Amino acid sequence: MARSPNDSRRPLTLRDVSEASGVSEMTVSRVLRNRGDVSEATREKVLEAARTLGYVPNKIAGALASQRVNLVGVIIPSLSNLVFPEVLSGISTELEDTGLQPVVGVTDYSPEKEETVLYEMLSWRPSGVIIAGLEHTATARAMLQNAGVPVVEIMDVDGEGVDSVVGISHRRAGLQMAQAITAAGYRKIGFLGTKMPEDHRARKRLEGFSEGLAQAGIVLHDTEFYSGGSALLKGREMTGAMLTRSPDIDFLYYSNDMIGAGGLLYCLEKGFDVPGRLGLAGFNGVELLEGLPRRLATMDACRREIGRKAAEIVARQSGTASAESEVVELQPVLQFGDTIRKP
Amino acid sequence: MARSPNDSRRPLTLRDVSEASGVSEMTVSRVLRNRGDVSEATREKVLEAARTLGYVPNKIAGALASQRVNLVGVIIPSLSNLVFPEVLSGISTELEDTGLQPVVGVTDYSPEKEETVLYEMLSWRPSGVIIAGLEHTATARAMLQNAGVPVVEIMDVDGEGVDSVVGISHRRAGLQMAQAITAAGYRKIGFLGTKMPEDHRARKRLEGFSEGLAQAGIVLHDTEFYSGGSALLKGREMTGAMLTRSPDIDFLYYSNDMIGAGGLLYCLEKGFDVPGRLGLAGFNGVELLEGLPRRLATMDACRREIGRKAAEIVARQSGTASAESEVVELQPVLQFGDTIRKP
DNA sequence: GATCATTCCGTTAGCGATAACATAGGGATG
DNA sequence: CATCCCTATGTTATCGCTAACGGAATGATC
Repeated sequence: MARSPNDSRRPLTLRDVSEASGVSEMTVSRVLRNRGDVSEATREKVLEAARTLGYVPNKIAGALASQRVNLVGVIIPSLSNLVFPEVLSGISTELEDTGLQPVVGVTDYSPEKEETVLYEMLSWRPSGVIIAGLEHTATARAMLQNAGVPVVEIMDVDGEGVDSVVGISHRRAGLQMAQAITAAGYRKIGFLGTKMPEDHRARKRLEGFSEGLAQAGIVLHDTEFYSGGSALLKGREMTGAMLTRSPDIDFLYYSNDMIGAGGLLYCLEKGFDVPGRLGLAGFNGVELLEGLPRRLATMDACRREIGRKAAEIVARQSGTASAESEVVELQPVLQFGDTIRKP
Repeated sequence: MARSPNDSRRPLTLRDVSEASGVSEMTVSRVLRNRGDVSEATREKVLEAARTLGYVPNKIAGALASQRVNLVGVIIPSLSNLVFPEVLSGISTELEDTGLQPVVGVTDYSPEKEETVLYEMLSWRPSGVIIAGLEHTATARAMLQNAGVPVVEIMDVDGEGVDSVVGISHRRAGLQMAQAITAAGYRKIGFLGTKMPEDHRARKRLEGFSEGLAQAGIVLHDTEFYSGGSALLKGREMTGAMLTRSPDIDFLYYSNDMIGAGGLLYCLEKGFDVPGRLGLAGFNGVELLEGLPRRLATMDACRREIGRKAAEIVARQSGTASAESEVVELQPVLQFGDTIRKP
């Protein structure tokens, strides 16, 4: 059976409903949008007609006529990172009853693709844009600036935003972790993370981390980087590699929880004394960690909260002609778990 | 600094570019869409003008005029399930150079929300719809039927589709797993999974599984269901609960890999003999499993492939007035891993 | 019963782009 | 040099809907 646009071949329009119910198109439009005064009797008649015809309004035409689009563009690097779906979930929740709807674009961590995706989004004239990170191509920045709608850059506050910004300081997060680690007496410290030509937040964490170590007169002992593949497996492999290369290391700082979890599993299997002989910490505070044999030390990145707050700003500002930019810095909380020894 | 739509307050239109470059709007439109003959000289002039103005075309107007929208609606139950981002990734890849773009809607496993999301999507008149599952409300089915565009229902082939269908048979998957398990000599078998008022695919797997057991004269020994929370943790907890309640059980079949992984970690910690005394299996074949201490038996759900194929069908059929419905059944492969003993 | 406010619904004019057709210039052709 | 034919551009008429205004009933008010 082939598709049939309601028997005839022509898609339904307001006019069809109007004719079927014996009132003007305008009145139908009013009924369907719940706007303006319409008598209960005609309202019923129109709804009835729309329902039996199976009419679905054409938002394209509606948006063009009203100069209003109930969409919010959300641009993120990836969907498989676990972190971003959570941010999205925060956004959706907050937008739920504002009449706004998120539309997602994925950049795969590529600045060029980000530019393309942004262009594509803006061409639909959304009511606002939420975009991950503060680093964009010059063109992308210009587009954001000229978009004429609220823009919220999320995840990161270490840098200059175009309009509003909601996130945490990754530098400070790294620094804080370094302080906790050195306070706990660890001295030979290794870092494991993604190759970071484009992962600016991981880079900033590492910078902050190094700075924190420096405060205690310590220099990073060893580093290991990966890209692609199963993060859990990579964590395992990298940990093995690093401990083989530098057996005297006493702490491993992972740039995300997934590879941290892999490392933890590896260490437990090998029977290392965690956290006595070897401490471990990750980053993000993902739910996954709760099921591990031991709770990995980590830092909550406030993902849902970032989503909520960003969405709230967009919802509040959209509609207003122009509004003040806001900068919201959230405070991630260090969770010691069971993989950092108590000082 | 507040947002400024390119200095003035009025958003740019084709007319602005037209005036800036001294040609008609039509010619500008032609240049920007690479359509029709335009001399190299004017093409340059127009592009230059568009670039310096920072013009972004208005797709709303374009879509209305051309009756064409380069969007494909993709409706899935969740983004945090790991499975769906992978399907999406398959879709994106396949759509990459067709000029089509996926737009995602999430239903949270609620049929009502599915209906709403679908309505919303259709009101943008997409070129096609890809939707997870075969079970929809009557209204939703009607909308799909009348949409007048290609519809592909994905993930599942056990049932009647509206138009095209791409997926695997979950009944058969369950059945096949049951056969493998009984062939390996396991007899007292437990099932652990989500509460499934709405998870039809998990339900079908369980049905097929029970049927497979019945073929060997076996009845499911015990079951345990959960909802919400960290799947890894739940897997752990449910496994503990079941083994306490039914200590003589010798196989645990999990409805997804994540809870399976939790169960596996639990069993290893407790020092159970896996797969000798106790066998384990999950479902999906997620990448995560590669990093576990032992490879969990599972069945690949062909997620990327489903996405690709569905997108391919939509891409091929969109534009055509009406086309034949296709049904594609993919074959999941049983991966024994290290948690089923060799027969 | 004239005036006026309400309530309800219709009319008109776009929104910003594109499809389809029209047309102005050259060459080429005989 | 008249005709035809391209190529490169402009004109006109929508696309389906909504904003803004208009106006006919109805009832209230003095």
